[in-house]
Amino acid sequence: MPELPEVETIRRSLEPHVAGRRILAAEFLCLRVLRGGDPDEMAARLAGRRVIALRRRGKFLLFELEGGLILLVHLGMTGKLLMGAEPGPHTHAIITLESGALLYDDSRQFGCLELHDSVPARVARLGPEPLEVGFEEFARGLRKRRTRLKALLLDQRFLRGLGNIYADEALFRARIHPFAVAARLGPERARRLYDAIVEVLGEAIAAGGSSISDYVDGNGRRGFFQTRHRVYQRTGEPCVVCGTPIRRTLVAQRGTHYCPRCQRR
DNA sequence: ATCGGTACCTGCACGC
DNA sequence: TGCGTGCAGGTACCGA
Repeated sequence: MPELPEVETIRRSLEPHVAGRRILAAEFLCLRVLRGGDPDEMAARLAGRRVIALRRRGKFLLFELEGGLILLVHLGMTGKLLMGAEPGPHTHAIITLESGALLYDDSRQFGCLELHDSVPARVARLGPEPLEVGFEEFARGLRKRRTRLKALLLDQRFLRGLGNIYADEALFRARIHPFAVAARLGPERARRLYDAIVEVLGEAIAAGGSSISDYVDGNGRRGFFQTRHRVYQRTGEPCVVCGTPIRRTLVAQRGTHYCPRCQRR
């Protein structure tokens, strides 16, 4: 489900409910999403602790807690954090704060909740934030990689936060074929790609993210950027620029949508 | 060291 | 109605 714009929307929607609030209790109902963490120990360490801040790094959310602890949350494909909702069959954690109950729901269980004493390696080794990186650093990163651009945009060590939707949408806006080799992009196309990424992420955040099937923010509100997708899941529909039917192919086993006319090899 | 392919899970849409 | 298939916003791990 959630890529950078969705996770940022969730962060903004939750921040007023959690920042500065104390955790009264925590309950963990699913071992899988804890990735080896001990549910009772996590609950004991969380209870009574105040949340200092809620930050985002790429697609990760970090609840920064008193005493330097970090509750790390990744939403995987179907993870949701919901304030004041009723628990359902896929509710795997209930964190009760002074301000109400925060639920973690995740039907596919690809997400995770972990408690760390410091920023874990998985987060530390992420690439730069796409809305903060400068063009020169972005272009240097491109030159080092001989892989296809679509695969590179999904690689969180290159940039953190892009996923399948925004990789396809950025490549379309930059008019670059998803199979193009990163290291062979000239400065002009590299610039177009950089600008397209910044533009599409900014518009998506402003729209509250893309609700394809079930994404909602922390207050249960849907985003509406899905109505502005130009290629993602528009296979066979006319390109908004030239009318050519949008094509679907596979890159690194991920569905990849592009206009064969606007995005030449 | 870098790549692509596979596995992990559930739910849904589709064709028969 | 029910069953099989393929697909879905994610990452980690494996072997080449």
